[in-house]
Parts: sequence; structure tokens; C-alpha cells
Amino acid sequence: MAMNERYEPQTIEPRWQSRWEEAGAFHAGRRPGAEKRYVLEMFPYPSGAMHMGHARVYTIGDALARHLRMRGHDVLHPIGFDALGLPAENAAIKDGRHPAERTAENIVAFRGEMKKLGYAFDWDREVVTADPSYYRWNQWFFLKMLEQGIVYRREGKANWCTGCATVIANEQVIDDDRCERCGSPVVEKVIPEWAFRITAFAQDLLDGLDRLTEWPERITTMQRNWIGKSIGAEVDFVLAGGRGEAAPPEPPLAPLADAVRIKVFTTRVDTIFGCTYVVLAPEHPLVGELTRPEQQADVRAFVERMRKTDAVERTGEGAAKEGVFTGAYAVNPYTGEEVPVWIANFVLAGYGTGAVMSVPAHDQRDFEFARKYGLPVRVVIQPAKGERLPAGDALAQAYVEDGVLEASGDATGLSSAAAREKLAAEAQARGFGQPTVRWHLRDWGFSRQRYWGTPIPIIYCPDHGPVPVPEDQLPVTLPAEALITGTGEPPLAKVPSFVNTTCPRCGKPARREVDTMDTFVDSSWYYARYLSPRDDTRPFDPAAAKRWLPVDVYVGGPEHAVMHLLYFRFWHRVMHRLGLVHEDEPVRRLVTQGIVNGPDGRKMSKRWGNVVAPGPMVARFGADTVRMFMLFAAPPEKDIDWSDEQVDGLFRFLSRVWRIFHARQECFRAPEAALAEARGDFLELRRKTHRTVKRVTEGLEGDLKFNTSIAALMELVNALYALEPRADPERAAVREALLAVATLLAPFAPHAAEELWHEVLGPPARERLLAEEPWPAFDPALVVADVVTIAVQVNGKLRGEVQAPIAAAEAEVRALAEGEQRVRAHLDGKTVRKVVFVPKRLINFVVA
RNA sequence: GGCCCUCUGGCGAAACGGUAGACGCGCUCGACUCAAAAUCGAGUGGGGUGAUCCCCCGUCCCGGUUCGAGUCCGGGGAGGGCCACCA
Repeated sequence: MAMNERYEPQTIEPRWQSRWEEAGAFHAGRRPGAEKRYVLEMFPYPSGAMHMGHARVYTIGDALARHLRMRGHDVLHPIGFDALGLPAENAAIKDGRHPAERTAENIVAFRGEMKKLGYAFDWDREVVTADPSYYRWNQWFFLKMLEQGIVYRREGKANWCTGCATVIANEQVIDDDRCERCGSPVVEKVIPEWAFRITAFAQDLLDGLDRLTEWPERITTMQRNWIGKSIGAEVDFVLAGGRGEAAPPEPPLAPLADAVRIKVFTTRVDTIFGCTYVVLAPEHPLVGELTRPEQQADVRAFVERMRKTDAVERTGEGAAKEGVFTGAYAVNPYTGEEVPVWIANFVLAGYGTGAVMSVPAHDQRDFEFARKYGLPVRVVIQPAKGERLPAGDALAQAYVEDGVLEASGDATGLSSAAAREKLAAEAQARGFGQPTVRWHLRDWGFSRQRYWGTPIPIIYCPDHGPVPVPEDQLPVTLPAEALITGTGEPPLAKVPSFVNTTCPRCGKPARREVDTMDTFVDSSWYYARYLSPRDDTRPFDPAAAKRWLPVDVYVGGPEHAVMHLLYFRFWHRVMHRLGLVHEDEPVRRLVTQGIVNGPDGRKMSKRWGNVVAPGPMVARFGADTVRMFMLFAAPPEKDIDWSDEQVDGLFRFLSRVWRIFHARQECFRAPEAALAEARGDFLELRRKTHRTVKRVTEGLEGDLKFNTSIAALMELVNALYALEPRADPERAAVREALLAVATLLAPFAPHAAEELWHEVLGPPARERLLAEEPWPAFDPALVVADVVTIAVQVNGKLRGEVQAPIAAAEAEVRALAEGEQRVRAHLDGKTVRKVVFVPKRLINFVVA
């Protein structure tokens, strides 16, 4: 049967998709003896239709997975759906439908589109987080972590999103006070909530980053910053004269030691001899107590005003520094000096100790505050080199660098670094402080006052308080009949059949927890669930985990740098502690892919009318063209713009590939034995073929340069167009090239590749699948040319080129180069001082 | 303010410290066609002489290292990302 003259992806693609499926080609575990590879892309959140960003991640991961399979590995390449969460619930509220129904529909649509794109997923392992068979294990983990003390209940200030009507995590607050999901204002609200003690893992999470050598550095840097370890010291300033005559504090204070101590945290204890005042946050518990009667009115008014001002306005960049004197004085333990105690808007109650020592000469913020309120400025650090600083009164701005201490008692003359160590140790020795580590990372509050999440398996008993639901009663399932309004109290609170239950301890009537878990819980361990997705006795099989974990390559967007990618590292450590996994990092190599922008270069958005959906593009050009576009446009980590012209170009390329196969059909049966007799242009073609195998392979490994791999294929195809084979050896060389093209194309344009490969091989290949064939090897003898072009430079400037045998020695090349008229013109009348010879590449005459 | 990234033709991009611009898009010309599309082929960084030969300039800017720098080092500029009165 003659091959179709036209490239028609619409007829080819469904055919191969069903062949792959029937053969179970992409099931993991089919090659038990082979080395495993776990390739994973971040699973989609099916709140709407599939978009180009999805098409890009899965295309990148798929190219890798397909290549690794052809390299003989046992490949696990699973997929699932991150189905629970606020956006799905919000969308459901908007169109008045149940989130379960809507999500199910979206998943069907997603699955359909992914299948049309021909991704080599192991669909048997699909996981949907909204399924009780999945989220029961969220609940199971919750119970285990409760036992371990990693989960705890707290009452505290939470970030309350006014739009989503729920608490959200610190990581989900953007632009200071906006919800990452819906953009609504976020306010502080005091609410009881459940939290993960992720801070207990802070050091470990930080140390682990050093071992993640195959992660993009910018991601590990972001995590490092987010974890935010700062090493400093805590120092107690004792209130001068003991208690101030404060108004009766409410509630009554616990008995205090003789002296009231104001604990401050600083990373610059080396500057402490320059401390001229101390500042507390307005919310600091000691404020009421230490304020002097004559300052009482001012301080109260200030605190009251701060309470009413929202966080951004108060502490945002533009906010003016404001403060008020309390009338109290505290003693600097290093100097014995009494310094005034102030309160100010810019001091945060939630960071450090909520109190700072102010060193206006060496901290810009303190400097501005001191100038505004006429507080003294005292220089105690001098630059190690360069001009000395003037006295404090004449200082134009704070000197914040490290330097050499002066006027600092015993520490005078020490460097800042040495002084920090000495002074912190001294504080400890003398009992008024100690070296201290502070973290930016906070515990992960995960209670959400919403419906579409995992119910938290806790029962509140009037006698026993919060009681965990026994393991054998899991899952606590979401009641289908909840009324979801998106406002007011948690929807689950309004479902009596859910709320009302009995205490597992005493059997008395009790109420269930009505909050649900943050969606990030679902995505924190899904990669492990893929290992045994139908297991109903445990979250996953540890033996399978031993075989498959860690994930070898994880592909996803860099926007998850400090949320998902930190949470799942934390979770993996918990699983490690529970003995479920054998390593403490979940992912060996992370690939972060760039955004697909609209054709106008702007982010795709309805607002700009520049949204291009993958579905219609696949229908029009075929999956292979869309995939090729994603990979050819730029390396994975770069942002790309959708371009209709470029897409046309890739379709044109695949058609061009098709046509050359069609035009060279007579070569399909060429005898392989004739290959060795290929000469001239056809020997060159063979070299090009083998070089192409090498280049494409390199692009799929190492730095993942799919774009140059595809470029190499294009060059080979261009070379084929330039040749007309007439004899068997020539036809054999062409056949070799055609087979290479088909095979090398398999990770990128798998459908066309299968079709072409089968055309070349004919009936003998009927039962085989290219997707499972071995990746081609190249002949090292054929990737090197026997004659090379050598650039000739004079003083580093290109002045000609010569052809020389690859092994040519310097003398030979030099003679050839000097024989070139143009080169001679530049050498005439000059003295050659030196000749630099780089074998196979260039020769450079240095003349004067 | 801190940390990080990027900067190369008209555009997307290539380039172990070694011929800058591979490959693709776009554009120009030619072949095919009554014509167009499609396809195939040729050309395509700027400038200058000038006719296929050569010269000069050219990878954000300034300096340095080197026989040789898009690449390495120092300084600056522009754009972007993340964090942020974090003590």
C-alpha cells in the first residue's frame, strides 16, 4: 500500500493514541529489571478548561518520559487532578452548581484534551484528590501528625480573605494584603485554627536545599529567603526603676520577677553600644504596664489609632514612621545606660520579640525615626577602610555596613563579625540574653472555613475537648447536601447530619470540626499516592516508594517556589519520619517552565482578548504541531509568546518531513548491507545522520535544549531535500537518515513519528511500537568528519579559512594558511611573534 | 531597600573562551501556474568600496584579563521576578 501523499494529523493521531492504549505502552513496571525513572508534572487544577500553560508543562514532561522509555528505562509518568479547593468552590457558587459536579465535568474535559495531545501517561494510576479514597489519607496523615505533635491547634491572628471568606496561609497573601486567589483584601482576624509545625523543620528544610543541586538556583534561593534564617541575639533591657505606675492591666498579669525585662532581638548586636532608645510594637504586652501616667493619654490614643489602621497602611513602604514616648527608661545591659522606651508603628509584634533596640547611627530606619523625634545618634562602627564617619549629630544617613567597633567597651577595635560573636556570648554568660536564631518561616495554618476541601477529622466533645476521629472511622466524608454560599460561617456547620455526632471517647453528643483543609495538603504528597493509587489500607505502598522515589524530574511553574514546593518538601520529611519513604527529599531534579503568553506578548487573559486555547489548535494543526511549537519556541524555562506564524512553520516542517518520506519511498527497501559503500555526498549524509542522533540526544539530556534538538532534525531534513539517490548505497544512506528522523522525532511529535517509522519498516514492524523501541545510537567514527574547516586569524581577526585533514598538525595547517592569498596580505611586512593553534578549529597568527 | 534573573538581526533564538547569528518566522527574488495559494530553489545584521572579491563596524554601555570575549572579571544602565519598615 502506497503511503498517503499528504500529512493528515487528524487521521494519524487518534490511530496511534488507541494503539498505545491497547498495548498498555505507558504502564509503569513493565520493565522490572531496568533502572527506574519517575517523571512528574505538577498535576492540574481543573477549575476551568485546559490552557496553553498546561499544554507546555505536559509536553515538556512527555518528551522526557518518552525519551527515557526509549532509552530502556522503566518509566513512571502518572497524572491526576488537584480537584479540591477554593477556585472550584467559587466557580461553583457563581454558576449555582455543586463543585463536585462541576469538577467532575472539568476533569472529563481535561482528560479528553490530554489524550488528544497524546501524552504518554499511565492512566491506570490517575488520582483525583476530591475522591474520598484519596482525601481519607489526608485525614490519616493529620492523625499521625497530631500524634507526633506536628499538628496543633492554635488561636491566633490569621489572614482572613474577605473575598473567599476563609483563612489563608501566609504564603497565599500577596502585595501585602491581597488574596493570591481572588485578589480581595486580606485582614487579620483572630480565629482558632489547626496548624502544621513546619517551623520545627526549618533548619532541616534549609540544609536540604544544599543537596538540591539539580534544582534551579533561583528556586532554592527563594526558599532560602522564605525560610529566612537570621542569626542574632536576644538581649534583655531592664526597666529602670522597676514597674511604672501603670493603670491596672487587664487581664491581670502573672506575677513578675523583680525587674521588668524588655527582650529585644537584633542581628546587629555589634552596634549595641550605639543604642540610644528602645522601641516596642504598639501591641507589645508590656506597653500598658510600663507607660508613665503623664504619657498614658498619648500612648493610649496612639495604640488605639494603630489598632484601627490596617496592616498595610501602617507598615507599608510609604507609611511614615510614627511613634510616641512611654515615659519609661530601660537599661542597656552592656553600658548600664538608661535609654528611653518608645512605641512605634513600624515595629511588628509578630517578628522577633516585638521589641527592638534602636541604633540610629547604623540602621536607616532608626536613623529616620531618631531625626524626626530628636533622639541622639551615636556612631560606634567605623568603616574598615576609607573615610571616618563624622559624629552622630553630623551624620547624613545611617552607616549600615559592617566595620570596626569604637566606643564599645571591651569590644572596641573588634570587627563587626567578631564583636557579634563575643557580645552574644557575653550576654549568655552574664545572664541577660543569648545568641538566637529567628526564622521568617511561620507555621502553616491549614484550617479553611470552606466546603470544598478535606474535612478535618476532629470531634469536639463537651467533656473531652477536641478528640481525633479514630483511624478506623476514616474517611470523614464531605456531605453532598451542604449549602454553599461563600459567606458567613463554614458551610459544613449548616449540615446537622454532618455536625452532630458522638464523642469517640465517651459516646456523648458532640460536634464535628467544620473547617476543611487547605488544598496544599492534597498536593503535598500526591506523587506518592501514584505509587499504589488503589491501596485502601495505607496511603501508599512503602515498597513501591522504595522502587520509585524520589521523583527524578519534576516539571512545573516557578510560581510555586515558596508554597507547594516548600510544603511538599516538609511533608516528605514527615513521611520519612513515619518510615514511609527512605529519603528526605521528594524530587531530585526540578524543571521550571516559563509562561505561554498571548501573541501580543502579554499574559493571556480575557481582558486582553489574547487567549489561545490548546483544544482548537490541536483540532486545526494536530497535537504534534502544537507540541513541536511548545518545544521549539525556546528552552523550557523561558517565557514564550504564542505565535500563529511559528505554529504554521512547525506544521510546515512536519509536512516537509512527510513529503520527503513520500518522495523517497523507493529507499524504504534499500539493502542495509549497501550502507558501507556510500560515498561522497551520501557518506556526508551518513555523517550528518549520526551527528544528528548525537545532537538530539544531547538536547534531551543535560540542559534540556529541545529547541536545538529540533533544529538539528530540521537540518537533517534539509540535507535530505538536497540529495537524489540513484544507486543502492545511496538509497541505503537515505533510508538510514529517514529512520533516524522518524525515531528522533518520537519524543516531540510521537504520532507522526510512529506513522513514518512504520511506513519505512513496512509489515515486519506491524506489531511493534516506536514508543517502545530503543533509542538510536550513533557511530562515533561517523560523527567526526575527516576534513575540517579551520579558521585562520591574524591578531584574532578572521582572515580566511582552510580545509585540512582532521588530524592535521600545526605545521601543516600553518603552511596551508600561509598559502592563502588573503592571509598573506595581512602577514606581509609583519613579524609573526606567535602562532596559536587549536586543532580542528583555528590558527591565529599574532603579528606586529 | 534586599535577593535573583535577563539583555544577541525586523522577530523567536543558536554559539566547549575559538569563523557571532545554526534552526525557525518574516521579507525579497526565481521556478511551477492563465493567475493565486501550496510547493521547490536562492538571498536576507549594518555600512563602504565594488562586482561574488575585499575592508570597516556590530552581541545594552564603560573598563579589565586573554593570542582571541556574546561568553570570564570589575563598574554602570535598562527590563523583569521574588521578598520586604524582618530589627
